[in-house]
This record gives sequence, structure tokens and C-alpha cells, in this order.
Amino acid sequence: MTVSRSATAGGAKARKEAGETATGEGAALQMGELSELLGYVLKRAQLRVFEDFLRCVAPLQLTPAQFSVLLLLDRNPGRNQTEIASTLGILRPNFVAMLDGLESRDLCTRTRSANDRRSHNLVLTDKGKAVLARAKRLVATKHEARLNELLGPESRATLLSMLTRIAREF
Amino acid sequence: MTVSRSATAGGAKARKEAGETATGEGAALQMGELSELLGYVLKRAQLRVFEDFLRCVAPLQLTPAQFSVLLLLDRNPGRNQTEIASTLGILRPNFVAMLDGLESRDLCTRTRSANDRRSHNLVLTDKGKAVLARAKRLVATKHEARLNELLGPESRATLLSMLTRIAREF
DNA sequence: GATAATTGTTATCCACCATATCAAATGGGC
DNA sequence: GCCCATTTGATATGGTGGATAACAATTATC
Repeated sequence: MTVSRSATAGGAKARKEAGETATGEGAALQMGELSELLGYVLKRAQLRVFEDFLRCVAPLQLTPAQFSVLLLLDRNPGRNQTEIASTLGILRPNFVAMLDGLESRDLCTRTRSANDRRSHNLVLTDKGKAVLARAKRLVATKHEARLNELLGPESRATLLSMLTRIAREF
Repeated sequence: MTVSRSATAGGAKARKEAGETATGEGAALQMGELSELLGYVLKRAQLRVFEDFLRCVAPLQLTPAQFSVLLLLDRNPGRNQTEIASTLGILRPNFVAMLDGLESRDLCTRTRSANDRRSHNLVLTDKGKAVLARAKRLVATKHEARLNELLGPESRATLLSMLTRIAREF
């Protein structure tokens, strides 16, 4: 597996237009058991979905990671960095710069906890709530809507449940 | 979205054992609409699958990316770097070091093409074929077998087809 | 034969992930 | 109270993957 962006290879472009057999020198490559490898297809699909997410939410300049942080802060106001980061699978050191970015854009605030003065209470600002609301709308009406259009609601639900199963039990 | 490794957060560990209500200060965080975000679950599942892949094929010291290259070379011997790389979505510059690694381990060879002396014909060595065969066996008997055990064959097929659809048409 | 395009390559940059380490603060044992 | 381990946020740092620009050698096009 490997997988990054362009699926439409350059090999096809290099093919000559003359009448060649299907096995001519410029023929498309055989994917072989690659198309049966779940990890490979999984990664390709994930890249596509993230790509589309970025496009849909581009007006708000939010990455998937930042969006997930805002979502979590909205549902869990007052938590500290360790809790938010670990819930999202982010290591605490890497979460610092990320929060710096969000805080410098006035989307959330760090305030020292009264109980435990080591930790910071993380809270969304009003601007953060507004941006999140707009982001949620964009995601729902553009991103997820497009997925629903491709798969249909029931297939989408099935896919989600299988992926959740893998993420939790595998 | 964000997603990296540990799903089992540290927030749960920090919970006190005393009799607290469900909304106590140490309660688990609410995931909110995060668990409904396909991109988020998709990435988490992908990380799990890659993690397991690495474990299963660890004796052969092959990454998912390297495995995919070997698979493609086996099915498409004699292709050049541009063709192999672009098929896998790898940029040509980044594919150079990758091939260096495989070639230095004597898994494949670069030989100047007779027709076009700019390009290299890529071919698996005998050792490369042997390693690939062993890798395929490990993947089938350990990695994919475990997925089949979790999902069942028919669900696995459904999942694969939906992911392929996303990867191609989304 | 002059010019454009392609191939492999290098250099370089950026994002993300991971580890070790630190100071400040807290908690536990005594 | 005091010592010691732990926790929290933070810094520095390294590794890996992905992306662009540029280059020499070669080939294609006109």
C-alpha cells in the first residue's frame, strides 16, 4: 500500500493512440491483488474524503483535525489539553502548537484551572462557536451530502458502522 | 477529525473510583457528531488496519507502501518508475528513495531501458519474489484473516466495494 | 537541427507523528 | 509539615510522508 493523491496515472497518458492490442506497451498497469487489499482501498478512500472535506470547509480555513477539536470543545467545555488531545489520539506535545493556532485565531481560550493550576480549561469563544456552526453547516450540506448522494443513506450507515467496528475492535 | 494512535484516552484513567454521577468531573468525553463523521471514523479505521498490517508483516520488514510496490512490480515487470509511482499515487521524486531502499535490499533492480535510455526497467529479483510470496502469505493468513473474522466475508466484500466506490467516484 | 517534453534525480520545504525532557503544580506516605 | 512520585503543559528534536522547483540526460516534434 502507499496511496497519495492522483489516481489517474501518467502511464495512461503516455499510451499511444495507434491501434495497439490490449496488452500493448502503453497498457494500463494491472493492479492485481492490490484492489482486494482492504488497507490500500481504505487509505485511498480516506484521502479522497479528507480532500473533499478540505474543499468544502475551505472558506473557514479549517483542517479536519481543527474541526474535530472544535467539535469536542463544544461538547466538552472546560476540559484540559490532555483530555482533549488523548481523546482525539493527538499526543500532548503536538497538541500545544495546534491549540496555539486556534487560540491565536480567537476560536478558543486557555484559562488556568482553579482546582488544579497545572491544567488549562479549554473553552470555545463566541467566534469559535460561530465558526464551528458554519463549519458544521458546510460539512452537512456539501461534504456529507455528497457522500449520501454517492452511497445512499442506508449504505452510508452500513459503512459507518463497519468502520466504527474496525476502529474499535480490530 | 484528527486521529492518530491511542483510542483509549487518558481521561478515563484519570477518573476517580468514588461514587460519582455519570456527569461527574472525571466522566468520559462526549464524542458528539464526531462518531457520525465519516472522515473521522475512516481515518481511525485506516490507522488500525495499517497498524495491524505492520505487525503481521513485521518479520519481513515491509511497510504497506513497500508491499504495494512489490505487488505492482510482480504483476507489471519491466515498467519504469514514473508508471509504478503514479499508479500508486507516489510522486516521482519521493519514489526514488523508496526504490533505493528496495534495491539496496536486493528486492528489485533498475536497468536502463534499451528503447528509451532515460527510463529504468523495474523488475523483482528472485529474492524480491520470495519475500513478496512470504508477505502475501502473512497478509492472507494473519491480517486479512483477522478482518474476515471481525466482519465476516460478505460484510468485508461490501465494505471493500463501498470504499472502492468512494476512492474512484468521490 | 533547434526546441519542447520526458525521465530520473536532487534539494528543499512543510505537515504530522513520536520521544525525551523540563518546570510548575499536585497528591500520597509518613 | 516534608519527601517523592505523578501529572500537566511546554520545548526541543528527530523521523517520515508528501509536495514543488530545478537540473542533466535523453527523446520527441517540428
